[in-house]
Amino acid sequence: MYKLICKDGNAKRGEFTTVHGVIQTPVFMNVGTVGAIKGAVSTMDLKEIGTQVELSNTYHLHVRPGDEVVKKLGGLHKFMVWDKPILTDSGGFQVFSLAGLRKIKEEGVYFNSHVDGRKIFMGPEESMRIQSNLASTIAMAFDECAPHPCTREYMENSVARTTRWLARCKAEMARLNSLEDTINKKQMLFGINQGGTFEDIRIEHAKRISEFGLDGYALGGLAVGEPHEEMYDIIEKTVPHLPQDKPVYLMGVGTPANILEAVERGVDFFDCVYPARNGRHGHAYTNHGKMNLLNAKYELDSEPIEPGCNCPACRHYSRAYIRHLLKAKEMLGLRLLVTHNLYFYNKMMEEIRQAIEEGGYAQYKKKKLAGFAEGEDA
RNA sequence: GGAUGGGUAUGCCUAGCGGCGAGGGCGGCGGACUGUAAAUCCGUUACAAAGAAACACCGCAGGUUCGAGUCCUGCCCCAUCCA
Repeated sequence: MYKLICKDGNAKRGEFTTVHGVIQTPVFMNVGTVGAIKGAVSTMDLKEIGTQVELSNTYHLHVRPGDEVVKKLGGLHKFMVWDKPILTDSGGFQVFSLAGLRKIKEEGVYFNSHVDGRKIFMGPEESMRIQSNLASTIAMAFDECAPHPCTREYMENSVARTTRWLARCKAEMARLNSLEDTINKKQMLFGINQGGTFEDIRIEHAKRISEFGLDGYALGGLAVGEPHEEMYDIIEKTVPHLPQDKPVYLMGVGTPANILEAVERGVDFFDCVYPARNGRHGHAYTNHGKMNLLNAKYELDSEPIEPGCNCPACRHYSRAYIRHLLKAKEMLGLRLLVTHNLYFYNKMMEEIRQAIEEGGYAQYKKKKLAGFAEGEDA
C-alpha cells in the first residue's frame, strides 16, 4: 500500500506499507544478489547503516542453494536473518547479463547455469514459484531486459512478450498466494516497463501494464549503455503514464547523480550494485566525489574516508588503514568500504526525503551535485 | 683466504641457457564497472620514435661468434657456508 506524503515538484515523498514493515520513500535498496551483500557485510551491519530494503535474485538463489531449500528453512527472511522488506528480482536481468548462456522462447528462457552449465528453464510461472518459495516481500515480474542498442523490431517483439509474460506472472502469483503452504501469502508483484529508448514503445507499454493493477511499477532496461540524458528523458516521459498511486522503481540505477535526477522525475525505489562493487574495487563515495583509496596519496592520511560521516568505518578507521587493508587484500578493507558506501547511499536517501518534505529538493540536488563535482577524484 | 649461488631495464623482484629492440609478477598511475558470472577487468609504468634498418651500460672490461643477457677470461659487488 503506497501513501503519498507530499510532493516537491515531481519529486515524491511516500510510505510503502508491506507485511515486513513500512518503507520510507524514496529508498535505495541494498543489493545482496545471493542473499548476502558482497563484501562480507552482514544483515546486522545493514541494520546499523539504515538499510530499509534488501534485494536478492531469483535466478541466483534458484541455482544455489535452491529455492526449495530456502523454503524448507522458512523462507529468505529467516534464512538470512533479515526481518525487513526484501525485494527479489525475477531473473529477467539475467536474460540480459547472461546473454551468452541462454535462449529466449515464448514459454520462457532456457539458461545454461553459470555455475555448472546445467540446463535451467525459467518462465513467468517458474520465476513466480521461485520467488514465492523465497517468500520475499515484493516479487518482480519476469521480463526481458533488452540490450542497447537494439532494433525497433526487436524491441517491439520483446516488449509484447514481456507484457504477455506479465499476465502469466499475475495469474501465477494470485494462485500461489492462495495456497495453504505458501509462506508469504501477501507477496506483492511489481510489473516492469520496457522499451529501451523508444519513447513511444515505453509510453504505450506503461499504459498497457498500468491496467494490470499491480502493487508497483518498475522502469527496466535503462542504464544499459544509453547516455544519461537519454535515460533521464525516458524517465521523465514514462513516469506520468504509470499509476500515480503506486510506487515507481527505477531498476539498477545508479550513481548518486542518477538517483538525484530520477527522484526529481518521480522515482521512489532504486537499487544498484555500484556502492558494493565500487567499494570492493577500492572506491569510496563521498560528498566530494569518488575517492580511490588505493592511491598512494592516502598512505599517510589519518583522516576518516569522509570527515563527519557517521558510518562504522568513518567513526573508527583512517583512510591510511583502510588503504593498507586493501593493499594487503584483507577482507576487512572491502567490508569497511562497502559499509561506508551503502551508508552513504542510505544517508543520501534520508536527506532526499527530508529535502522533499521541506520543499527544498531542487536546491538540495543542486548543492549535492556541485559537491560531487568539486571532488578530487570525481 | 677458500667454496657455492647470485648480480636482468633511473621503484622492487624475477623469467631467460646463441637470434632479445628482453617475458612476467609486485609496487605506482589511470580507466572501466548501473535489476552482480565482477574482492574483477583493461591500459600504462627507461629514452626515443610512431618510422622497416633508429641510440637502452641485461654488474664492469675484454674475448669467441654472422650474431651474446645467454659461451670463455679477468675484475667488482651481494648472499650463504668453510677457514
